[in-house]
Amino acid sequence: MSKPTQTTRERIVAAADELFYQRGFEHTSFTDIAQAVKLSRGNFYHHFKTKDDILEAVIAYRLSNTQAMLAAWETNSQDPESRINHFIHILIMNQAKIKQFGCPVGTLCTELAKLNHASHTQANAIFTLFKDWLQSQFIRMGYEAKANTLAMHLLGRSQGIALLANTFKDETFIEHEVAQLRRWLSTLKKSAIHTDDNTLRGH
Amino acid sequence: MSKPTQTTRERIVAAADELFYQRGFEHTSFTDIAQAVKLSRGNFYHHFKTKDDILEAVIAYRLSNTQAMLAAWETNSQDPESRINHFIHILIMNQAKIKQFGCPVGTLCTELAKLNHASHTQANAIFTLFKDWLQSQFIRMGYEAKANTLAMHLLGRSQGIALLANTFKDETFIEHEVAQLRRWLSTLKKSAIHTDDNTLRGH
DNA sequence: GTCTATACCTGGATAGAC
DNA sequence: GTCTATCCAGGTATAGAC
Repeated sequence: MSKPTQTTRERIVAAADELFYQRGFEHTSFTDIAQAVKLSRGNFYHHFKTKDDILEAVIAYRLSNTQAMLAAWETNSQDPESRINHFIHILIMNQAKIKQFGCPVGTLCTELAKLNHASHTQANAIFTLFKDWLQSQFIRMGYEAKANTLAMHLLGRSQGIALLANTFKDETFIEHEVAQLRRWLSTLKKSAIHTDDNTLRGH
Repeated sequence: MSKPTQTTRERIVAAADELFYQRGFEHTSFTDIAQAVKLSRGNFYHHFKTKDDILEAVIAYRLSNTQAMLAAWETNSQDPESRINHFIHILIMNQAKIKQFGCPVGTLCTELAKLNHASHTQANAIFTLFKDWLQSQFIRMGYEAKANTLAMHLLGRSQGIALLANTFKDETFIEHEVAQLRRWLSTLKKSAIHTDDNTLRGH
């Protein structure tokens, strides 16, 4: 039960995670991953039977990572508005990487969608994790009825920002848009009680 | 100089255009295109020396297509607001395709960015075509100073919408967001004179 | 211009020695 | 658990007949 510093399997997953992000899933070969972990290609199959198995492991890895991140935001911030601001702040924190490689979730999902890959559904689950979390924050802000719509809207906005920042290699665009998102959020906060129908009628 | 109904080369480009959209560039093989056009693989190289050549031709094809589309919107509509609404309406018109394959421009640019492909710059030009056109419409609406920012914003919004609609296979999301974009645009129209700094000071 | 045949390489995957 | 050697499929690209 005790976890060693890092098993070979974990090192493989971490390396594949990075490479899939930087080069895309299909464009990353066994050789690439093997070199990154300094293993022979043959040895590889001792840990993962197929390339799809690696993909699944990487997705599971990302799922648990984001779950941990969301949980941390939940405990470290008190009000829902500042929690949502944590989400928005990823765009700033990862500015340089987003400019270079886009959003890890968005780019993986679009690639798997094109490939018609079986793991597409699992990859979507990462998005859903964010969506559900955002939704619960909007509910706590008083937007019972609109929470889902608002969460999807915010998710879409951030995806659009990441995509354009990546293709145009433009970091200042991110900053402009993030400032706008923050304003949008604070406006929401002020008018929370007036906007949502169900919260007014329901209770 | 006279153009026959459709040359073999044109048929290849049109088929590649579709396949690159549906399956992605890298995931589309010569065999795939050859089958679509009902040609032997060998014959192919008489028309295009490398796969990258086909990509260039496809991008050029898309560039001229969107140029024609933008020109048509320009002549068919009088006021800039309804022209911009034409742009927004693509999301509705291509709803089904976007749900299945995403935005053809956005998905190609993200793929080429990951591949670090030389044609990435050319693919971006399609985006720039839209951006410049939108920008000129916003200028005519009275937003001299903000026109570029507004154009990028709208472009980003529509990309985010297309991306989420694609991964979540959700068409109603498109409708909700498009309605919201229309409201955003009409608000812009009303407050045009009050919002932009330069237009007030400059003239 | 179109075909068949074929060369060449890369990538995923297996077998078996250590 | 790690290695080397090897197989096989599919992909790009070429040569040359028709």
